[in-house]
Amino acid sequence: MVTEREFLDGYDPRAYPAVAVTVDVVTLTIRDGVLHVLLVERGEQPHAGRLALPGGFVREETLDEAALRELAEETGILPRVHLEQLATFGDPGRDPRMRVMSVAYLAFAPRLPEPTVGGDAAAARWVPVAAATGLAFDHDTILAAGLERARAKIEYTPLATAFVGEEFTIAQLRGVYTAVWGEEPHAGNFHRKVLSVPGFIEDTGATTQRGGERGGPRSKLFRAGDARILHPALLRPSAEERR
Amino acid sequence: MVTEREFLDGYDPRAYPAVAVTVDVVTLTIRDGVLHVLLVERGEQPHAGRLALPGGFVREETLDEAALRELAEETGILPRVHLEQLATFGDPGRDPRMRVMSVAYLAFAPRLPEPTVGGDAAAARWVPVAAATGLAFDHDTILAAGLERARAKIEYTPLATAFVGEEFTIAQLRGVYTAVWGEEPHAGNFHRKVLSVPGFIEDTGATTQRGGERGGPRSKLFRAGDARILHPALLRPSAEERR
DNA sequence: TTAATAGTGTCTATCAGACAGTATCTC
DNA sequence: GAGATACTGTCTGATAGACACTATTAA
Repeated sequence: MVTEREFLDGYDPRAYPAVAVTVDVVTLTIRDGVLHVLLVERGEQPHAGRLALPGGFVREETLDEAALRELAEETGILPRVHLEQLATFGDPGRDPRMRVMSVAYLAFAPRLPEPTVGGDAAAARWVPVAAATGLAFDHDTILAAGLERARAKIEYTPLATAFVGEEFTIAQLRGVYTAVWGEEPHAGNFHRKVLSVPGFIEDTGATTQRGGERGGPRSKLFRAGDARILHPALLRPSAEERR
Repeated sequence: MVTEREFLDGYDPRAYPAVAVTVDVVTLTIRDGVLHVLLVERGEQPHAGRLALPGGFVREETLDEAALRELAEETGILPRVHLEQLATFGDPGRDPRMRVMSVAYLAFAPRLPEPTVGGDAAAARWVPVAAATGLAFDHDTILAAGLERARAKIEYTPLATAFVGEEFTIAQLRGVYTAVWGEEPHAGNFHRKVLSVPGFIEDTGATTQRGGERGGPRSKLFRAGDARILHPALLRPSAEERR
């Protein structure tokens, strides 16, 4: 019987076929009521010049750390960002260089300034998700998975609050659902509903300085509550179409 | 400007640090009303002799194919198995040999015969999930993720039918929910509910040959319907505790 | 004044959960 | 017959969605 120590001493990592592991991040934000994704223009081969999700090779760090690092390199400062693993894509041939496994991450960000250029990205910018097609590698597939995850996740978690600032109005929160789902929840029912879900939002006691651009009363300001799941959930209006 | 062709010709895969990618499969089934997971006793270092999730290195195949292959090697034939990607675990140090990324999969299987011994597994067997602790590597964490996914997934998908045979009674289906959730749904309400969800189950017109072991009428036999999500969902009784 | 918006009241259909009741079967 | 189980009926409280209404504000 070989002991674990003897086994490790005689172990040759090079005996296995080379596989590279990257993280690619689907970063979503809402700008002017429209859902946007952060994309970079690839500065290097392969697919130089095409748009792609920001990402890079994993270093001596955890996968979560790698995703956070890539995101920080592209966007600079990172206030209140939610980051979660999405899925791993590793079909042979998805990268022409070699076998590359991409661990995809999903990030929800409040409105950020224009991204800084960094890493091997020729340029990074926010692109409306409707216009984000024809991406490099299999990033169209990864983006689609991220969008579906986002749409489902704001139903039963309070993560919609990750898209707005520290303090927000219920109308702003409704705007998040409208942008992510692509359909607007009923304003009155939405209002009553989010207030009734325990721990979703908390009243700050303050109101906005002025009403809406085109009239209306000042609205109360809220902050995110401490709930981690929403019960009962806010279901998408199109739920019955999913049969 | 380097063309893609020139770039690829000069590319050296060995320039990157060696990373290995494995798939590990959380295979769940129900035996005598108790949720079991398929485990192997490791025949090789590291962690020789300890229980672990079945898995192995990814070959020249997709990740889904690798998971299916590993599962087939451990269990033999695979009727009606549901298989989905769970998450990827890649912390440095999770494997003492080298950097190993494990792409974890989750499988739901109907009751299967005792697994065949194959691959590098000294022995493969079904273990009640309550007894499946102290696993090799970070497999305790992977198993916990798989269990939580399974508990959530049978709420809003018809995947509970993947645990039973082609034809089943409503009581058998209720047994799946009882085993996975750890608490029994109300029999009468469950009955009415599963029949009311469109596309969940279809009446075959047949009944069981005899009633229950300790009496009761014969029950109707059903088969899985064509719904891919359940609407409305069957929520766990403990939903309000999740706040 | 007009139009827009925040927030509330109310009605209806649906659903979850509790409970009871009947029919059918095994032992 | 006793006990267990399949399946159904019914009631109650909660909820989603539709609609209407009031109050407040910008232009």
